Amino acid sequence: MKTGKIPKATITRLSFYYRQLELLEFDGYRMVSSEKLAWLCQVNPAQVRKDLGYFGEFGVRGVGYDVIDLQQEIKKILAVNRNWNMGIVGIGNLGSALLQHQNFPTRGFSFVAAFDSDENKIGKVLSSGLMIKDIRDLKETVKELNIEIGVITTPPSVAQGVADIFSEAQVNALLNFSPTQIHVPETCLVENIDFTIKLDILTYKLKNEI
Amino acid sequence: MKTGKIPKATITRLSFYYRQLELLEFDGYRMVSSEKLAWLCQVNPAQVRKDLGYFGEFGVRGVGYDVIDLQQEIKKILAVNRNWNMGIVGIGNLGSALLQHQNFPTRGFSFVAAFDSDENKIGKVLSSGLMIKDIRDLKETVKELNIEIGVITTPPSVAQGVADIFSEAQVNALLNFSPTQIHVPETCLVENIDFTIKLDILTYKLKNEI
DNA sequence: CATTGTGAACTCATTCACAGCG
DNA sequence: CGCTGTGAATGAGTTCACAATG
Repeated sequence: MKTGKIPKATITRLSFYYRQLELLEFDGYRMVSSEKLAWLCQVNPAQVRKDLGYFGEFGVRGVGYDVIDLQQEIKKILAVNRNWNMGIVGIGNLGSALLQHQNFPTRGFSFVAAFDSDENKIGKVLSSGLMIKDIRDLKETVKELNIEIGVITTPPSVAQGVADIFSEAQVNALLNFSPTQIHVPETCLVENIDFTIKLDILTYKLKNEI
Repeated sequence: MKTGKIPKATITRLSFYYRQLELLEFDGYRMVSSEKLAWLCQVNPAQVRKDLGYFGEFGVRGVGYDVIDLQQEIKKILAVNRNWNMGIVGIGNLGSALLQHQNFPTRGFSFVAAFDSDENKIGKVLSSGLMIKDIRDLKETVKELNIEIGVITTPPSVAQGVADIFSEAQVNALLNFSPTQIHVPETCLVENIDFTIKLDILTYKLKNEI
């Protein structure tokens, strides 16, 4: 395993590989070649081998990769071989939808706290059993429940403020759904999920590529 | 304007530039330099100029860019200087949340139809006033209402099927929220919004960069 | 002998540096 | 004079091609 710089795109692809491996296991496959895995993920076979090569030698020459073993290896690389506690701020339509999303718990991502600043929402109990807390209790709750990932589903105007609160509470990984750039200290990681940017890309391509 | 190949990332950045220009206009700015715009978007100033340079000469040397004019130019480039009709399939928590999302209509993206296959949902009227239609009526509705963008918020197991239906109905731009790779003909564009992949990236970085 | 693992070649994207111009 | 526009230089990421090997 060499520790050269690893492209960001490699991490994204590992996540794809993992999903296809789950499906392959479900379909009864024991082994898979880089060619087959690449085809399923719509990438180049050499890309698959290179991506995996950054982290170790997981294959058997002349045979391929063990479907189950490789899943475990990728889980270790992505650090998803354990549970992660998440806190979410902004319990509107989107926030509520995420709290009920089936995909997170099955992958080891658990919402353990929900926050809002709206007096009418605070104290309400969600269908998941979680009670909406006051945003002012965030710092305390983070410590108490060991929250490591913060999810922001507020209106854009308050997203930066929420990010600051998370950051101050030592939550160093944020998933930001609000359509605004948030600025955080070096030590804090942010991933943005931005619906309208994706729509802009679609309309651009519709206009130009067709 | 040269028509060389334009990086995908350039389109994403144009969308960012546009947002910052809106804010600059709101704050009363008439002109902006590539340096300032770059700083706001956290990119290199030369990047801003090169990105814009793919599409024309929008600036004034020695001065900068007109905040309002540049907005219009970018809207033209991204083809968001008009309305786009969208249809959504899968009216669960996420689908409902998107239908009520404020950000889409203000940017010219309108949901004009909502579909599901669940008998209990079909016929219900949403708070937006839209009635949930039977997925079997999709093709007809697409024609009738001129739907150009399809949004998929179904469980992964049926996402491919929905994509096929859209594709068959000549909807050639899809926004896919289900965590699965969908395969479509060459003529059809797909953008994926995948929450768990973003979480995987966060956990990877948390483990490795801290 | 089929397939991995990987240096080298290549392609694509970003940044530099400065000429061009209002 | 200051900032844009852009060719040239650099850097990053992908693909090729083949040696290594179970």
